[in-house]
Amino acid sequence: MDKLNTRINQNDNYQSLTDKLRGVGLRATRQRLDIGSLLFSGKDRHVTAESLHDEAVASGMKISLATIYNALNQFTDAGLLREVLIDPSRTYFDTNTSSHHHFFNIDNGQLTDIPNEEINLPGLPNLPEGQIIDGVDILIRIKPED
Amino acid sequence: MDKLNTRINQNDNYQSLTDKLRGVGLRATRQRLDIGSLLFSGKDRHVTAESLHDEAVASGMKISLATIYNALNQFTDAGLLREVLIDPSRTYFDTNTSSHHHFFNIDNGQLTDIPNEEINLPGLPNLPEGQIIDGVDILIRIKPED
DNA sequence: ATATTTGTTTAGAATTGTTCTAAACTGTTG
DNA sequence: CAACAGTTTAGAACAATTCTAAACAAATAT
Repeated sequence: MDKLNTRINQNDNYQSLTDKLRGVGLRATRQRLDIGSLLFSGKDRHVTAESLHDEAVASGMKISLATIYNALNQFTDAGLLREVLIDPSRTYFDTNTSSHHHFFNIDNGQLTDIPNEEINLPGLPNLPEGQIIDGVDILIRIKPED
Repeated sequence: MDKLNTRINQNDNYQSLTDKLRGVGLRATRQRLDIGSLLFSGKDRHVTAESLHDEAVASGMKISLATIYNALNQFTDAGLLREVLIDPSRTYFDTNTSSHHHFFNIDNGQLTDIPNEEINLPGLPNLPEGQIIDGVDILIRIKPED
């Protein structure tokens, strides 16, 4: 019962988060810590600005949508998040920044990771002259059978 | 010198295009034929609504942006085009509807096809229970070396 | 051919996702 | 604890796309 820490969120060991943010040159503001507590609580997550904002508000956090956008972009620039291409009309962010790919369920919009050892491109194609790979995105669109 | 056909566009053998449109249940209107002449002139193409509209206007075609959007969506629904995921802020359409993948040059925005035999996923990952594949998108982001 | 029907085009308004602005606020540093 | 620099915010602005409903054109029936 830490009386300085009455936030709804129980994951209030914000120290490591503070370090994480400082480590990438960002101030550990309340809003970034709150967002960080939702994003970096252990399990990998896929969010949009809107979905994260809804979740934050539902958890009783006071934070504007603009701040969510700012934070998601800053976290991405800092390498704490990765942008995932799913849908041209929305930007998805993934807390798993390691090289991996996705299933996208076109029926319900669910996005899930493909365990990295379950997929690989054995022979990469010949690249255009003078070009190198920046990254590879594989999205497998799935749907319910029948 | 066909006096019924004084359009700037020289590619005026619109008969096969007419058939193509009728074949998918769309009326062969002037606008759709004009757009079609730009898209289906032989070589594979990647366009956005905006880029195609600019091109149409530059070719002297009279057509609104809304019509371009309508046509691209209808052509896609009809299987004449394919949507490609490149950039969360823009929708790209590809005239190559066969199974293939892409290089995206993050330096200049250029999108090119990867010849299909140059890439393949040997072992597809295990799908979630009860799900089947709808499609696979592979995007290899490239950039100039050094 | 002509009229009728139904699908299409269009300008402009509306919507949606995202970024910008500038004023108020808050970490951080000295 | 003052001062500075970075951050947050509401709301405006923006960009891509879709919607609306009126004018129009292709197909069909007459």
